[in-house]
Amino acid sequence: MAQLVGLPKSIGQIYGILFASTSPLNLEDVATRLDISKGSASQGLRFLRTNGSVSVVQIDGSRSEHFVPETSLRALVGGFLKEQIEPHLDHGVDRLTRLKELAGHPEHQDNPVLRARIGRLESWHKRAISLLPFALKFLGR
Amino acid sequence: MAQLVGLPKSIGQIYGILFASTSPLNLEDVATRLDISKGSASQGLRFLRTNGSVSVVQIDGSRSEHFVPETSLRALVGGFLKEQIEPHLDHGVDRLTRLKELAGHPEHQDNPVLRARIGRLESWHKRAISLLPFALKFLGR
DNA sequence: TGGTTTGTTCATTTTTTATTGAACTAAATA
DNA sequence: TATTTAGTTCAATAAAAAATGAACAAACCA
Repeated sequence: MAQLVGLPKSIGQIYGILFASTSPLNLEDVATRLDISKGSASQGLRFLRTNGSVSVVQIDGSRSEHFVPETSLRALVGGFLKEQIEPHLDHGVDRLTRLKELAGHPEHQDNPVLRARIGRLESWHKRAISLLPFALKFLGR
Repeated sequence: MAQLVGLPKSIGQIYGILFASTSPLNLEDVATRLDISKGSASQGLRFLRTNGSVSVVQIDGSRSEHFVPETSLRALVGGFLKEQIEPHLDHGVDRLTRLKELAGHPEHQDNPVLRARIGRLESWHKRAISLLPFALKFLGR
């Protein structure tokens, strides 16, 4: 699943080892079991934490942070949508505006193909914007 | 958009140059305008062609193949879903079956966490399977 | 037939990306 | 306060991925 959306393999492995573990693991557990460096584990876990794919839990009597995987689609896919898709959509508003200005200039002669293509971009953009909240809703609470 | 789903930059560039062109381009046009090798253009165009993101058109009086971008979401997203997602979902059936067998073996002691996690996998899988045709439908004809 | 155009293939090279590990900070413990 | 433990950072390195370009094939043409 991770590689599908262009994430490094180690990210998928870290999530996987947490998912397959019956108890929360700390950074060192993860590094040891996957045979990767602490640095790599630290970076990977931070990524997973900051997009809500794993959470930190407190284990009594232990000083280290322990991690558990989020298993709701909402947390997993929602985080991805919010972080990776939403910014693009927001930015897209300005870019479309600018594009329409450019296409309106005389040297482009109101070319019908360009006009249609920009219309396409707008249609994609609108659909994505309107679909996002619906998708989040569908993913459940 | 390409990089979002883990595709190489050049794939996005090729689609982009076709999208921004008012007339169909051939392989050499693409290579020249993007300043990439013919080999790279050939590979990129093949990829885009085989997943239905660009089509070939005949230009009268020219021997070379000319390309135009597909601009329907159906062609673009649908191709991605069919090629990248569907095979995973199909394969998932067998993997889930095998996983359940393994978890049932005595040495795993019917561990409730493992049981719940596998249940999660099944739930994701079912949702994805049932969502796919709906998504394709939504994308329009 | 031989030459030209168009496009492909794939071993090599280049570029990009991810991983490592040593140096570091901060907090807890003794 | 000194020492251990936990975790981070980031420059250097290793690994993976993509691009190149020369050699090739196939179709067309003269």
